Amino acid sequence: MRQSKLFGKTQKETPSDAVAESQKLLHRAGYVRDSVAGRYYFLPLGMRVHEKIEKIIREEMDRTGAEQILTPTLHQLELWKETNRTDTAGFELMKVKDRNGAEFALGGTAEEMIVDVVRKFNISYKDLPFNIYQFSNKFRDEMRARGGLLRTREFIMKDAYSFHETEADFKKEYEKMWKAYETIFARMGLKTVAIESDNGYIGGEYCHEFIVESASGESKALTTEDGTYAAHEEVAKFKRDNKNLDESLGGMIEVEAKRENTMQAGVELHKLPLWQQIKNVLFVTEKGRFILAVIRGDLAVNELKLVHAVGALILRAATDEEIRSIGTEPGFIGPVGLDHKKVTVVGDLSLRTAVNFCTGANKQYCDLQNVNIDRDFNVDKEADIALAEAGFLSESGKELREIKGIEVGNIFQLGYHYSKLMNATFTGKDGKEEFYYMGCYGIGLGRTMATIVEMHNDEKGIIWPEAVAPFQVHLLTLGEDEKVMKASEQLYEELLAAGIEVLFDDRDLSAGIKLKDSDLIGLPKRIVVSTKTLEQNKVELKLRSEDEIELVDISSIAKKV
RNA sequence: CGGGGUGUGGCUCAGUUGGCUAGAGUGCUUGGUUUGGGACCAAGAGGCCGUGGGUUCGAGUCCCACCACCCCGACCA
Repeated sequence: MRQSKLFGKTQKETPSDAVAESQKLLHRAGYVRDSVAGRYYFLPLGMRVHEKIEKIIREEMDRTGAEQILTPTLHQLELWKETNRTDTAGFELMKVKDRNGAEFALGGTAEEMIVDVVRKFNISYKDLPFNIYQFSNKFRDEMRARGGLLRTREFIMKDAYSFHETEADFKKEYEKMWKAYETIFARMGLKTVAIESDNGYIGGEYCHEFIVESASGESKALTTEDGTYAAHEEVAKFKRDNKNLDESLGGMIEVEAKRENTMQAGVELHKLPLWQQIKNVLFVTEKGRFILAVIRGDLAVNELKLVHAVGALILRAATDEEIRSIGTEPGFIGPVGLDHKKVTVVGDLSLRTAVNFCTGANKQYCDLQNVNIDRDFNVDKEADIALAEAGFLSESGKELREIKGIEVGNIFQLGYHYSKLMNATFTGKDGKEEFYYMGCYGIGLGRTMATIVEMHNDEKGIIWPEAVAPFQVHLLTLGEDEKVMKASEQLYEELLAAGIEVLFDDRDLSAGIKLKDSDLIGLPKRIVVSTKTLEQNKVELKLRSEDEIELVDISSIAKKV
């Protein structure tokens, strides 16, 4: 490709509203341009990278035996009604109507479409398992797009869906996809960590996000130093340390407590450590049910774990009036003597790691001391509802550290969720109809591209790994000397003939501009043709990732790169 | 959706208490001088100042409404 004809230009100035490094560089170097919030144009350079990424994913997916298909962009809304996802999809569905008034959703994910096409066939257990995937535009009306390509409202995603006879068979596919993902990202120069994550309302044990550790990421995870445990903050488990279990139980007493409504006020007033207080937080479910989370004072409630523990869709904090309506007082809530008909009490496992707790007495300026579970109060459910934090110990006793990362892909267990809701069955060995056990596996291409740039750049520009670079070689000609021009043209043809992807900077511009642009665009190899070296029949070869320049005989350069 | 901010040639920005023909740099075009890390000189093209309304003799500037974009938060199968 001749750079003089390349559509899209580099730009010296950094766009003022760009935040992420990838956003600044991809814009300045002429890979993408923004349209409206969260929607991007991919220019020729950007498109070439996008295609390289797609090719790697396709190769590795095909290697696992998965097969590529394509579903329509518009999904008939009836399908989404079958799975009750018209309102609860988690992202706002965008809807359109055709000339007959038929309603469609712009696809944000394709479980319904895939199950629908599968159930059009008369499938037997002999046909199972299979995994079908596509690359297609996904529309997600995110509340807020951010970070350039890192979070957009419209993007191309590889989404794969596998169909199985049994859970055991699904597990094999899950492992296979896990390995394929590791290969895919490694080939692109990305080091990923697979973290356990939340499966939303579908539930199930198998669900992992593949994240690339980066400060600009939105996923927070906790992991052990050796990487044997890694989980999203939302689901991370940890070992609660025992405190004073050897102490004998004291008799429960009620004490006056003129204090503020905070945990810290309790610590100061009673001269007892934070962990010996009980924290009580009242929530309300979407159905108006009251849920009291009861937890050791030094821990925080993990709302998502609580949501799962009580089987709710969402929770919100209760108002002061609501707190009083269950017979207690803001700042002085306690688990002792509550009416369990009015409120469901959920206790964290940490309540068994200490004795003689101090907590509110459900009336103003009054606390209880020497409170103990089972003896003084009961909970309706005991569960892990605590938020894991850096410094805590993993269940295997290793210290947890917090990392931030960009989620580039995920693998999910869907189980029978969709096949049951959509009545999708196959014929089993005994001739009876059975539901499919399913999994799904996604990778966002634009986000992956941005992540590669986040990880591979310097102050001068992008440094593409070879596998995803738009071109392998950047050929620059310096000066207008006729001999140099001629030699460059010849070399360009020679490189093309050798099957090398080359971007030829044939523009009539100063050396400084060409060299700066070359660094910014970030192709792996740079060849410079100039009068300086041409006299000796040599050209310069430099790797973008290195500082050294090598002089190479012009006759052997095509073989060398 | 709550809070904050910004809209002026392609880009980055200036524009005074309201005042005359709206500026700079960069980029673009043309001519010339240059040619190893964003060169220099000269000439030129390019703007309903986000949109609509209002106040005023006069609005980029003041007022109202709306829209768009950005940041923080909420949200994110």
